[in-house]
Parts: sequence; C-alpha cells; structure tokens
Amino acid sequence: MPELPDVENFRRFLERTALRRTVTGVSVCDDRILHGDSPAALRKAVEGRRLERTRRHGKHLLAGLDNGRWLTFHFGMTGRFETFRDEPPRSTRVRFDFREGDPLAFVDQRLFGGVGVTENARAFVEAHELGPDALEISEDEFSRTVLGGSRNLKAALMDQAKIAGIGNEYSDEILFQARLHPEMRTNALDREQISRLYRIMREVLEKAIEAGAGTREFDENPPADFLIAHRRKGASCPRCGTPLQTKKSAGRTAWFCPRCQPAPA
DNA sequence: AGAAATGTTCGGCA
DNA sequence: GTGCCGAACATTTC
Repeated sequence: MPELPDVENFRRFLERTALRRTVTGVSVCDDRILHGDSPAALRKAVEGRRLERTRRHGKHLLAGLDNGRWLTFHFGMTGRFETFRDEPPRSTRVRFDFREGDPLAFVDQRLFGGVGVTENARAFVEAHELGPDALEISEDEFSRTVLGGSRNLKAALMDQAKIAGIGNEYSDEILFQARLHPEMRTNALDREQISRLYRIMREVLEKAIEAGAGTREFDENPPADFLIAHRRKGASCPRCGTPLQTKKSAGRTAWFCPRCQPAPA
C-alpha cells in the first residue's frame, strides 16, 4: 500500500519524531527485513549517529546520518513507522532508540519492506534503477519516457524505472481522475490528453499527501471524490454510481469506472 | 479452506 | 531491446 503520498507522510513523520536526535540503539527483531545484510553492520553504522536530514525518492525513504551515510527504508506492502513508550507494536522488525524521546519502530507485517544503510544516496537510487520521482519529473520527460513507446497506460504509470512512486492504487486513482481507461495504449494519447494526465497526476499525489495518506486520518476520511476508498467488491463509482469494474493483469487488480473511463476503441 | 491483497525481482515468452 | 505475464517472497483477512 505505501506509495509516494504515504511515504512522503512517513518522511514528515520521521522529521517530526527523529530528526536531530542521536540513535543510542538499533535492535533488529527479524533479520529478514535486512535482505541479507547483517544486523551488526547496521548497528555499527547507525549507533551513536545523529539523524540530520531526510529524503524521499519514489517509494524509498532515506535518512542522512552525521557520518555521511544514509539509512534506507522501503515499506513494501504493509510497512510503516510508529513511536511507542513501553512495548514495541506487533510486527516491529527494527527498533531505534534515541538519546531523548520515544523509540521508533519500523513495523512491517508482511516483511516485503526493507531497512538498510548506504554510503551514497545517489548511487542507491541508481542501483534500484529508479526513474525521476513522480513529483519531480517534468511534463516533457513524462511525455517522452513514461508515455514513449506503445504500452498499457496503467503499466506505464507504475514503471518505477521511468517514473518513481506510483503503484497499483494511485495509478487507478490518477486514471480515474483523468477519465482514462487503464488499458489505453500510451501512444494513443494526444498532446492535450498528455498535458491533462500530467497535471492530474500531480494534483492527485499532492491532494493525497495533504489529506494524510498513510495515516489513520486518511483511512477514516479520504477525499470524497477519490476512487481509492471504493476499491472493493460491490462498490460503485463515486462520481456516477455505475458499478466499478476490475481487470486483472500481471497479478495486479485495476479498478475503474466503465462509464467515466470508456474502453479504448 | 483457500484465495486475495500489496511491491519488487526475476525468468520466460513473443 | 520492448512489452507482457506469472511466480516467488510473507502474512493476515475474508
């Protein structure tokens, strides 16, 4: 679930709770979250260091330490941060203790996320073959790289190598707001449609961030015109009431309104 | 009880 | 190289 808007709010949360604090302890509760790296190496790089800055690229979050290294976080499908006083929350995989303030838990029930350390933030982004962040990409590059070629439009929006940060849920949301069918071909879009899609992509992501994506607040009170909250069986289009349709492709489910997002010719 | 959900990586196919 | 597909990974919820 965590996509660009969620991770942006995790970044802001990390700034509020951990920035300028010194890490006194790192406890790895489940080694699998390190994807083969050793808990000792993580501890050695992080313990005694101060968190000085944060950065987000697509769905990845990095936290800069005062030794020049970066803590890296990916949230997989169920990852999130939580602070606590006494007992760490269930499914805590890594626990960070600070000189002052409450400890921080990296929680990830399904273990698809990851925590690590890297020497170089830029090299990290390159190693993961990530394209520009979805809120940084220019309209020109969006048009040339994301929509270049001839491919399924929804798949193009989710291609992290071309544009980083959009996953299954937000690609559905963007296409719903743009009133474009997920199975349109990228080369079928005209200039005007491309411009509009680019603008709506930014609006959706920004609105989701401001509405608190990734927090309980968002789950309880998602924007009323968003499709996201309706992505479940038996739901209808929040705009016209038509029953939503799904289309499965490569293991992902696309949700869309057959009336607002008519099938390509 | 079995499928579905989600993101990334990887192997296979045209 | 391009584009698409499904499997694998782990876990809980329907």
